[in-house]
Amino acid sequence: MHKAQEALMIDARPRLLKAEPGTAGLSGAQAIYPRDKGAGARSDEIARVLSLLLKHLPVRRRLVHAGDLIFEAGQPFNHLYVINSGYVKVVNTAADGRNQVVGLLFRGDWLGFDGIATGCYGCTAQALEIGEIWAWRYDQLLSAAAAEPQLLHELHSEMSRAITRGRDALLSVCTLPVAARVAEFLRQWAESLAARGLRNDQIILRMSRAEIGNYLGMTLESVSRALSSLARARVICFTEKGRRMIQIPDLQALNDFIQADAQAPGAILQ
Amino acid sequence: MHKAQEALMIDARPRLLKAEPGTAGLSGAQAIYPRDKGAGARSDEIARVLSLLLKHLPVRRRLVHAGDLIFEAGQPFNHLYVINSGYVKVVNTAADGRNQVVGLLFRGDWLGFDGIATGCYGCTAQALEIGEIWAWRYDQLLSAAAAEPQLLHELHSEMSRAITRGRDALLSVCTLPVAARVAEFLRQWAESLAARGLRNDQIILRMSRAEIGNYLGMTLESVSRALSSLARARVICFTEKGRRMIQIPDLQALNDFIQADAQAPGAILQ
DNA sequence: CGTGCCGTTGAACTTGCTCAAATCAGGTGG
DNA sequence: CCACCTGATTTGAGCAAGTTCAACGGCACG
Repeated sequence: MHKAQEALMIDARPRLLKAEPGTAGLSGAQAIYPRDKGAGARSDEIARVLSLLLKHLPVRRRLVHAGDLIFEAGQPFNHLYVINSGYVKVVNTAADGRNQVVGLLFRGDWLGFDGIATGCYGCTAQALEIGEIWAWRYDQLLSAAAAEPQLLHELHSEMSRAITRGRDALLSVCTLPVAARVAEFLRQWAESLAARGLRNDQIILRMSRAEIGNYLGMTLESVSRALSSLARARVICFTEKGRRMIQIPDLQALNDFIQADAQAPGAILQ
Repeated sequence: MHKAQEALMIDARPRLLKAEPGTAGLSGAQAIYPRDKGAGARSDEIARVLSLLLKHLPVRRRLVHAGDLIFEAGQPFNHLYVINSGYVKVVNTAADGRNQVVGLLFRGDWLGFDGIATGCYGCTAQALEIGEIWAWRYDQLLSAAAAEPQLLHELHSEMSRAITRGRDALLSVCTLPVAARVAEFLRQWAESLAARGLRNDQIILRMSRAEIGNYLGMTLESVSRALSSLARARVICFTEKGRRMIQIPDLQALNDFIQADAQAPGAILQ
């Protein structure tokens, strides 16, 4: 099972979208959505942290296109990065060449923590969409954080979140059947969009089925079949244009699907 | 596949072993081994970090027995913990009750980072062996770290390592067949022992097959079959007493086994 | 108007799971 | 000290989920 799946390097020509520094960008959705109860809380927090950083430290901004590498495994670690717009995949590689997408990150998420302990990045970070990445020198960040407790706490919170995300990914991969895992993947993506104040009833996957499959520990065929099956169950819809835009008419239905599919085996709890 | 597997709570009566604060303890091996080239480097580093912490902050020590919980998911976060001796599993639980062992930690490893962002621990940490856990208040740690850059950097290094460990676990689960995953699990354990200056040619698993299977995303039967198959291939040996003590006569043979088993599918790289 | 890549779908196959039975280790109580 | 009970482990047989292999259609690009 779960045979190694290729995470092909992307170099698709991106549609031409201008990234607006300081705005939410276009990560997987076209427009900003009116905030519902609390959906914008995280969005506000992200904006607050970014301006806190800008207030204390010089930033290096970089515009990236789909396929651009932000850093590669093995490069010396000097900077931490924060996604201002666009989104990014993180790929982990074993000594023998097996590789695995281990993270999918959006606006406000940090990159590069894995380099702190060893002095070299342990993974490769690649943009999946046009966007803007902000970079800070780790040593400068440390100095500023030592003087500004709020900044230090934010830094730690982000590392904490990174740990939690990794653990949740492992939980999904190990305990859910393929269809539920694909559904869970869509749910998490939609949740990420909502948390950032973006519309979350549709998602533009700028990843191939192979990349999604690699991330979820299954083959591209399984991803395709799972998506077809979700569409057949009317839990998602494909738009007339292409099979990479997915509409989620009812998020609760998606949740119900996950629950139902996860129950299938006799999950003896406790 | 990879159906949810039960991580039963242990309450086995531990053998009576006195944990000696400041020594390496007995995690999975009986005696300290003469250090080979660099094997003790991490061990020295752990000792250095622990004394750095002791120098700057009041510690709360707690003796734990097999089965004791160090903290539970949902409890308010106030402390970070460091394992001084013994070892510990970390269990993540989904809203619907699926649970998953997401980490196995040894002397010098930290616990509780996942609570920083949310203010509550996200996982449950349970001792698997008698040992001693040291605790520091997070707020005190922050204050001390702000004044002592070395301490701050060590804290960040440990969080960084936690992130890397999680990613490596995901890589294993997603890209290796069951037998290789069990072998990789043993290899990592042996490596952890060696890094701490302990003998690493034998391992005492104080986890049931079910717990190991849960950690590795497979059933207990698969763990048992994989271990039998490793023993048949003479890559490991069971000692006359019980099937929880495993000897690894040749670590390289274990590595070769993993490589060979991982190659089985046509792993198209790049 | 090819060529190449991506996605979908079907059919055969394989791995690992489920279910079941037998063995073994350890602890308990007589 | 021994019989017994309980839970862990092993092993086998059958099955099912998901993979592999293969064919086909669509779309973008040159």
